[in-house]
Amino acid sequence: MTAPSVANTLRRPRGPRKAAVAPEAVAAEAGTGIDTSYLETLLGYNARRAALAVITVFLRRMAPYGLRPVDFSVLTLIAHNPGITSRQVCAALDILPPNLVGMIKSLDQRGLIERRPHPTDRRAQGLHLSPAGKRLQKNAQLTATQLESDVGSRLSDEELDTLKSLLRRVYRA
Amino acid sequence: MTAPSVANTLRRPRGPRKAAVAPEAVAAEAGTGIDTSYLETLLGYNARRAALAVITVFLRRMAPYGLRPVDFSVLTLIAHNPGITSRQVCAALDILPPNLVGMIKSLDQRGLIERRPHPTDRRAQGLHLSPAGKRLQKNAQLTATQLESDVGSRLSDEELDTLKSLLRRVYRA
DNA sequence: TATTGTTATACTCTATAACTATA
DNA sequence: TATAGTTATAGAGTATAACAATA
Repeated sequence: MTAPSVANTLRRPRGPRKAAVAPEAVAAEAGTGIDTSYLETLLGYNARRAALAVITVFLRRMAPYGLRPVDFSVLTLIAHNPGITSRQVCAALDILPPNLVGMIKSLDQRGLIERRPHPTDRRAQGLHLSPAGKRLQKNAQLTATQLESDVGSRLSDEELDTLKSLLRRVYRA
Repeated sequence: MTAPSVANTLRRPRGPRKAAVAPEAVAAEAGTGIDTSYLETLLGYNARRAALAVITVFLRRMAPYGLRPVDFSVLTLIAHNPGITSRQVCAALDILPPNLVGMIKSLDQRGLIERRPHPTDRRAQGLHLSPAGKRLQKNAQLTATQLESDVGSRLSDEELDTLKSLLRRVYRA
């Protein structure tokens, strides 16, 4: 009874892949003998593969902080928007409120965030980073920024900017 | 006891987003008052957003065919590699064998594919499209190809090629 | 009447172990 | 001993409904 999820249609690539081809090219795959060339002409396929490649590195690098990508996003959003409410976090990160509850609770129990009464709305809570949370988020953000140059190691800074710019033009409504 | 999944860290965007910024730019978000500018400087964030934007359109366009992205990928792989085995499909699409079983069974029950004895290995099965499967896959592939120009409507053909080329350089090992 | 945070819950996707039959 | 396909099942992620407190 539920609309098909989009999220889980993106999975981590594991197998080897073959060389780049022009969009209309039809070529046989070398390593495994399986022809995947058509899929490689699709923007969605390439964007998904690239996103998962970056996220795989992200996962590994963030493991020492005990942060999943979504945790890093929540912490970063709170860091840059002190006093933000759960509802606003949900809207910004496209998380459903029931699914954020556990994450907030976990971050709270780890002593990384504090929930304070909202100044004007007694239903809501203002989210803030604790001193420990600030330190962790700062280091994690440094790691995330550093990750940029590592992931796009074959890309120049200019190419990386071009790539991100083109990507934004794809997803911007 | 399981390595953290990567797939579900990618979710469908729902809320509005703000204007593009240079990688180091720090700007306040306009619409909701929430600053998400830092996240927008990350390649992973932009790639994820773009991938999900494309997949969202993909889902809608493929709904008439009753195909999820993974179903389309499986059908397309079989179309371009008649006689491919389940194991090879798993390797090419990064699907775990137990999770492919249900998909293959479903496509078989829908009369879209046929499982024939493998010519040299009696453990394996060769996967083939039925006539109905060929028709469906052909139409679905046309839709997928058409989707390219629609999604990248603001991008020229050259920009689209550049984008896909840069993406491949990111995820290629 | 609408919204915030929350609980409960169901569905989907992803992952591991283990079995069978063949190689 | 290893591999192809399969079953069963556990875990993570994602979704909806509904509630109390407050706007």
